[in-house]
Amino acid sequence: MQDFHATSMQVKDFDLRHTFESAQPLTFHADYNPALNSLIYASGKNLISVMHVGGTGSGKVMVVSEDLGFASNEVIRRFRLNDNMRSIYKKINTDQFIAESIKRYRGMRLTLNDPWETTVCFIISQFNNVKRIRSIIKNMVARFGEPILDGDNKIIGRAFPSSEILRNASIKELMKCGTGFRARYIKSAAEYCTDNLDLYGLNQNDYYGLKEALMEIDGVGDKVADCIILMGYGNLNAFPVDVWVKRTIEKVYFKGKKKKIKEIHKFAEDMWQNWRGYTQQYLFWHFRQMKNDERRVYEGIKQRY
DNA sequence: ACCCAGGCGGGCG
DNA sequence: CGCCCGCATGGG
Repeated sequence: MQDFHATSMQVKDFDLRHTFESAQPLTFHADYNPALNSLIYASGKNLISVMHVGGTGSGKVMVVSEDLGFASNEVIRRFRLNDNMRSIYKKINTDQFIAESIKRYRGMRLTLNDPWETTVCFIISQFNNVKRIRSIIKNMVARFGEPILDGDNKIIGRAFPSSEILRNASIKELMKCGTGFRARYIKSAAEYCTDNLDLYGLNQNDYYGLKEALMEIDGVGDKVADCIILMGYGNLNAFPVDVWVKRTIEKVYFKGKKKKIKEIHKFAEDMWQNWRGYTQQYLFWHFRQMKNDERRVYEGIKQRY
């Protein structure tokens, strides 16, 4: 056994379940226990357990880890617990559709993840589905991740594999994880991010700078770059436009009329300014969770502004 | 069996 | 540029 410690903190407007289920990088390989509403994940070489008790509006987050000083800061950072959701909801709640999403998924947070990990996760996400993304990422962690040991040298978890590790993996080994045609992107990105680009040296506040730099990575285009900027750097100016967000915007705000990606970016910027990253998460998840007949109700909704 | 999944790069007009 | 196509793989 390792020497674990526990602490707890009061949190407002937080819901671990919605956050976990809403398909973000952290949640692709963490172990979530719905009965306990708790999550175990690796942050570098540290294993952290988070449990959410009490309600969404006002509850408690319990943290268990070997290094509590590190872990409690990590949890606050990772789940963006310092975000004032009351104020963010006020900014992004421009209409009935978003109001409904906030009502259903109140407490769902954006997560802030390691930039490299986020890059790999979203390269894998392309032309793929969430279930398979989870399984591929888990396979990669199991096969390539550095083991985390307890006091008896027993493996109790694995870190997400670094770019150095993955650049030395063969395409064949990567394919065995189920990566498919994305294996060469991962390999190439691992080489590039080890030799030519320091992901940890980029300015998280410079949206356009980040986008330009990230799109130099093989396998990273407009949408994946925005995901990395949003969930790997925490820059809320990013508004990733995937097929779901595109459908949502077209259906809800343009009566189903087709719009170009550029037009959607412009629309999002005008509507939700520098909070649009949060809007994207609430639009995406609400629309994804709805059934088709329910989606029809939201065509051409009234906007407040 | 067939279809689709949080896109991207390359090739063509 | 803008548009179109193929792409590994497994679950519904």
